[in-house]
Amino acid sequence: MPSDVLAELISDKQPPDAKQRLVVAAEGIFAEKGFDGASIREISTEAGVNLASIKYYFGDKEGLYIEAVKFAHVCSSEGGPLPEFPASMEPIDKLRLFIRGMVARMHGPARPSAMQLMMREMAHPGKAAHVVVQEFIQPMAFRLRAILRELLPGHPESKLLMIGFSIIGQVLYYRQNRPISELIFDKAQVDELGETMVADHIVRFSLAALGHAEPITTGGTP
Amino acid sequence: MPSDVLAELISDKQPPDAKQRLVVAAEGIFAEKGFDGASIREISTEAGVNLASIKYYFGDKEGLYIEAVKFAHVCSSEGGPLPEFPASMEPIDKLRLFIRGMVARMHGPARPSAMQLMMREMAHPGKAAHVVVQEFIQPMAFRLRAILRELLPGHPESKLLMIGFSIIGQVLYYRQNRPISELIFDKAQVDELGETMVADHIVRFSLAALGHAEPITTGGTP
DNA sequence: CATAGTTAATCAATCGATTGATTCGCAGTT
DNA sequence: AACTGCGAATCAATCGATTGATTAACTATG
Repeated sequence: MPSDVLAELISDKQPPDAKQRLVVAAEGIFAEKGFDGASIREISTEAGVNLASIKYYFGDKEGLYIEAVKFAHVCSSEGGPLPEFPASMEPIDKLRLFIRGMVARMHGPARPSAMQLMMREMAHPGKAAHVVVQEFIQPMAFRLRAILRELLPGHPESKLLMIGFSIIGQVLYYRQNRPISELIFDKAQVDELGETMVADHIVRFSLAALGHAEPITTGGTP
Repeated sequence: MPSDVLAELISDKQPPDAKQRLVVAAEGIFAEKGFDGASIREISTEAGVNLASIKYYFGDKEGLYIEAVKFAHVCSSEGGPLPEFPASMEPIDKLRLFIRGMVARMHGPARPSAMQLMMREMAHPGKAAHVVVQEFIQPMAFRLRAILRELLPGHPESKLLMIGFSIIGQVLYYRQNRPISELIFDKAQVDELGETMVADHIVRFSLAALGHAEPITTGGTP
């Protein structure tokens, strides 16, 4: 028996087990077409497994979807956990690093479809929304609020909330609305806004709004 | 004369012809479930017309969808066209009015599903995206850019672009991500942020960032 | 009559879900 | 070694339901 040759033939097929291949394929197709737009047949075909495997491993389509969202979350968190700031650091520097880190995390992940799927779930929260919120968004939001509380003592909670929304809103815009922006303006003009340029701008804009940096107005042609 | 026809369309009566009833029903159901999630059977049932009427009037499902998006655009523009500012007005006041107007337009329309459908099309641009962009988003964006150009002469276009995105990003956040925010924090805490409070905050935050208002830092408990 | 509009009925295709049979690897028994 | 039993995993095949699309017959108006 040419078991060695056979093993090689099999090995050049996808090595991971069928369950994992299903999750990977599902994450990509769900991200591209949404829950309703994707079919479990297309997913199982792309994964190279039988259709019935979806029921076997995940129960039904929704179970597979939830696992795909969870997988997208771990993929997007691959760049390491949120950095811990030393308590001695100035809150203004914490905020600066926080914004930079969030922008990097939004634009950085090796697997773009992962972030795309999470954004989809955020735009139209379904039965997997709590996973995204609890494990991805909520930690960021609470950390930002803590920084703002430290930076702006004595301010009411509602004001801190809105300031946080203003910062997150800026960061999310470039992830959620870039295709639309390219329709409005020149695609080249929008595409030349690199990740670092966007991050620097959001930091400057937000810090200036909070009175911890010079306003944007300065810096034009003298 | 949109206002009369519109009022009649939105009313729960059924006097208008089948074509308009179909558009109204489609706008609501497409906004709620998306293009793939909605079925033309459900739409025709809610409209109280026969299924075949969709083919008769719109050709196919996609034709009906495009008309529904156009209708949503008309509905959301119901509050009148963008106000024209006198050329003598200070650009800083133009910007203030612009932000207020945009927030009001986002949260104001009598028919929430109209804005919801347009947001859906913006999040995942399809074959009706150009309609939303061309007739709804683009005019706003160009007007904002003109104001910023006037307010910040000599600044490079890329910087004006990012400043505009920072402002629009804040405005859009409350429309796109409110349900998620309610999952992160207390629902009551988020809901108490009224339209005027949000508008005032965005104006203050943005003007402060541009150096035309006192930074947010001031105004805490003394 | 002719045209516009409406209707019920049905088309082929695809959907998610499910079945029963089959293969495979591995422990336990003889 | 040979056989056996068992559970995990995979397979082709098909289920009923629903999808978008279409037809032909019908009604009403001018």
